[in-house]
Order: sequence, then C-alpha cells, then structure tokens
Amino acid sequence: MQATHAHKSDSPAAIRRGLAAEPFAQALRQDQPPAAVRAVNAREHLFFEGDPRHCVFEVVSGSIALFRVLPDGRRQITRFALPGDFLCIGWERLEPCGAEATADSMVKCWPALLARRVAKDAPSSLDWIGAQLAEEAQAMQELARLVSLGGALERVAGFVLRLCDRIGTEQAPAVVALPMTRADIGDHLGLTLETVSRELSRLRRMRIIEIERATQLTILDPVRLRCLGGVFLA
Amino acid sequence: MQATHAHKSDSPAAIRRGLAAEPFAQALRQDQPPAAVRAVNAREHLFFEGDPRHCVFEVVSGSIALFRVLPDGRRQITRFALPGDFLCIGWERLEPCGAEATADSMVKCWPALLARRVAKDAPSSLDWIGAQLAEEAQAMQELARLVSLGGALERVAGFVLRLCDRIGTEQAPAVVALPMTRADIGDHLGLTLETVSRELSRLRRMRIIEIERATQLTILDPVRLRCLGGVFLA
DNA sequence: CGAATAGTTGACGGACTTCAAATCTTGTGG
DNA sequence: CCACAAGATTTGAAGTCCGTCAACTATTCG
Repeated sequence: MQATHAHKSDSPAAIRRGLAAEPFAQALRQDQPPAAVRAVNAREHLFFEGDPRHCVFEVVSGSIALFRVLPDGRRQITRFALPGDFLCIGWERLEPCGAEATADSMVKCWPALLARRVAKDAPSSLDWIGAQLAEEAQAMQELARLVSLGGALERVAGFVLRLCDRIGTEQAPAVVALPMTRADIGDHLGLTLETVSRELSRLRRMRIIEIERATQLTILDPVRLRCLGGVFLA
Repeated sequence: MQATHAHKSDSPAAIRRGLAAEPFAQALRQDQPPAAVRAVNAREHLFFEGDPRHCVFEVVSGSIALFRVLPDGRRQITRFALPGDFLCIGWERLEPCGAEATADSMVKCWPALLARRVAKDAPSSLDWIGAQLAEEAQAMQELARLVSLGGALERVAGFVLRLCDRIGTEQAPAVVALPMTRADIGDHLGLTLETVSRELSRLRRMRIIEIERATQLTILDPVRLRCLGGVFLA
C-alpha cells in the first residue's frame, strides 16, 4: 500500500498556483525517508476536530472534506481538498476541523515536526505558507458570498464552476468529476441533498451540463454556467 | 481635525487579542510623523474595490464596513472593522474590497510603504501579520457557517453575540452599540433589512434583549442569546 | 441475485423575501 | 424653539423558494 515512485507530474491545482508551492513541497520531497502515501477509503476519517496535529498532508488523488460538526449533528464542509492541495499547513497544535475522504483517496503524509523544520530552513516557504493562509481566507469569503447572496441554482452552478476551474480541462465540452456525494455538496453549500439533486437536474434540463454518472458530468455551456455562478467567485 | 495626543488606552479589541498587535502597532506609533487621524462621516467611503493600496488603517472609533458589490447591485459586507481593528494588512497592491463607514468614525492612517518598512525591520510583526490572516480566515469560516447553517433568528443572535464579545462589557445587563444600519447587518448576514428588524423585535419579545435606540441595545439574557447563536461561533 | 447505499422526483408546509404603509429619528432652516 | 423633510425602522400581507417527508429508481458490492 506504499507508493514506491515519486509523483509523475504536478497536479492541475499545483500548476494553477504557479510554482509557488515548490520551495516547500520540493524541500519536503527531497527529505528522507520519502513521504508515506496512505490510501483512505471513501467515508473514512483522516482525523477529527480537536486531534493533536501529527501530519501535514498532500492530496494525491480523490478528495478530502474538511468539516465541522454542530452539537445537533448538522455539519459544514469548509472545503474540499483536491489533488495537489495541502492540508494542515498552519501552526495550530490541534486540528480545528475534522477531515474525511469523500471518495477513495491517496494522501502523502509528512510528520508535522519535519514540515516545521523544513519551513524554518527554507525561508521562502514562509511566504508560501502566508500565501496559503491568504488563499484560504479568500476562499472562505467566496463561500460566504456564494451562500449568502446566491439562490440554490446559483450556489450549485458556482460550485461546479469552481470545481471546473480547479480540476477541469480547458476546452468545452469539459468533463468534471464530482468526487463527493450530493449530501457532501449540500453540507458545503448550505443546501439539502434533495435540493442539490434538483438543481443539478435543472442545469441538465437547461442544457448547461450533462450528467454522465452521479459522480461525473460534462459542461455543455460554460458561458451560461459562468453567468449563473461566476458572479460570486473571486 | 488632527489628533495631537497619543491614544489613551488600548481598545477592547486589542486587549482581546492579547498583546500580539503591539510589536507592529508600537513600531508604527513610534514612527514619525505621527499618524494622521482622519474623520469619516457615516456612509462615506474610505476607498473602493480595485483602488491602489495607499494606506494601512486602524479604526479609532465608529465602524468601517469592508464590502464587495455584485454586478446587479447586491453587496456582501465581509466584516465590520471596529475600534482597535486594522485594515489593509496583507500584501495586495490593489484593494480587494471597498470600505465604507457605517457610522461617523475616526481612523488612523499610515502610508502603506511605511508599514511595509516597519514590517521588514521588526520581524515579529510578520508573525502578527500571519496571525491576522489566520484570524481573517477563521472569521470568514465562522460567517459562512452562520449563514449556511443558521436561520434568520440564529444569524442575528450570532451577530449580536459576536459584537458583544468584541466590544461589549462583561457583566449583564451589557450595553452593546450597533454602529450600522439594519441594511448593513442584512448585507453581512445574507438577510433583508426587514428580516433583521423582525428578528431583533423577536429577540426583544423573547426578553433576550432590549432595544434602547435603533443603534443601541441591552443584553438581558446572555445565556439564551448564546444558546441561539453561540453554536456557530469559533 | 439481493441488499445497501446513493440519487431522483413529487407534494406540502414553513421561512424568508417582496411590496407596501405607517412610525420614529435626525438634521436643517425659518 | 419648532416645523419639516429625509432617512431609518417597524410591522403587515402576499408570494416564492427551499426544506421535509415520502416513494421510487439506479448503482455498487458482496
């Protein structure tokens, strides 16, 4: 279950960020022993809210949801970490959120202490960590905007659009994977799973997307999709 | 209209943050010439989205709303900066949000270049800037949680509660100022001004708050208020 | 094949928005 | 000092959107 070879190429997410991640990631990768790669099954938890922070993670494949649970059982998924994204970057000693795989996933794990030492040795990685924090703040602002100003259709459209920008290919018709359930999307957007399903069906009837399988769809009309959801992003 | 004396005491917000702001703020304050203090009338703009970043601000009194406007005119207020809070702390060259006073306010202004030099000279202020970014990200997460999981009553309760924690006194009955209009609160919480007004009235009928004037209320029952809105915070 | 999980779709009710009108506050000018 | 105008707030009535409950279908894994 251990990967024996280095990663083949940078993920779309890493490319999208330019090469900013490289000083930190390269330093980590060059360190020995090579990072453990762990397989996480769908619905399996990586850690829980309040756990001491042991590791820094990089998502290799699949999708990891970061979430918080309210006393009454409702939960908010603050973000989906996709291939190329890092988890647990800040200096907290306890995890502020739980983490659960929303699909079968692979993650690289580095001991948090090692990551801390690397960050100290490579000052430029401090800039990268700052950039990560700023990006996090902006993403949360975007989410708040999407949820507070958008209706259900606009929220789902915005979500698909952001997924598209993060992992999709450029040309239309673009194929986008949805490596999470309708309930997960609902917990992210503040909607019920039924509403998410209904609005996806509506986008299909509007000929904006095609639903190949539950976990994969095709963008037929990126322009109208961006009309609906793009207003809230960035 | 220029302040001729140094500030008398640290604001509640600064105290709440411990002394973390001090290395940066002290360094700025010791610099000469002393910071200009500018009076901003209610509804007056400090700057707009997309403006080049000229200044770093510290709110002395009043309240500054940071907001973004959508093409159709709706707007989201991402946060209210209250006395002791700083604005424009990151490294962006252009303002990502507009800023508007929601009440008559006073702000200290430092040239952004001066602030940048101070940050370079005092390395500990870099930590403080990182902490500010992390706090920003957490506040946005809190807002997204409040808006996506809470009903109207819970959103308003959570908003009042947060205001209480930021500027209110400790003992009940605590007096809290609302230095913004119902419309501003609505733009922050994703509600209409009518709904905000209705839910405040409901809190009054529930004997949880008393509405002295439109811009000032008294917390009668902090426990029940925290039951309603505290679940979403932190 | 069959059970379990995930997804789709419909009907109904409640929560929030919209539209409208009345009241309260605040600042200004006579 | 008072009157008036402009803006802010409160409250009501009607409509829309989304959540809840329920039934059914599709997919996956044994």
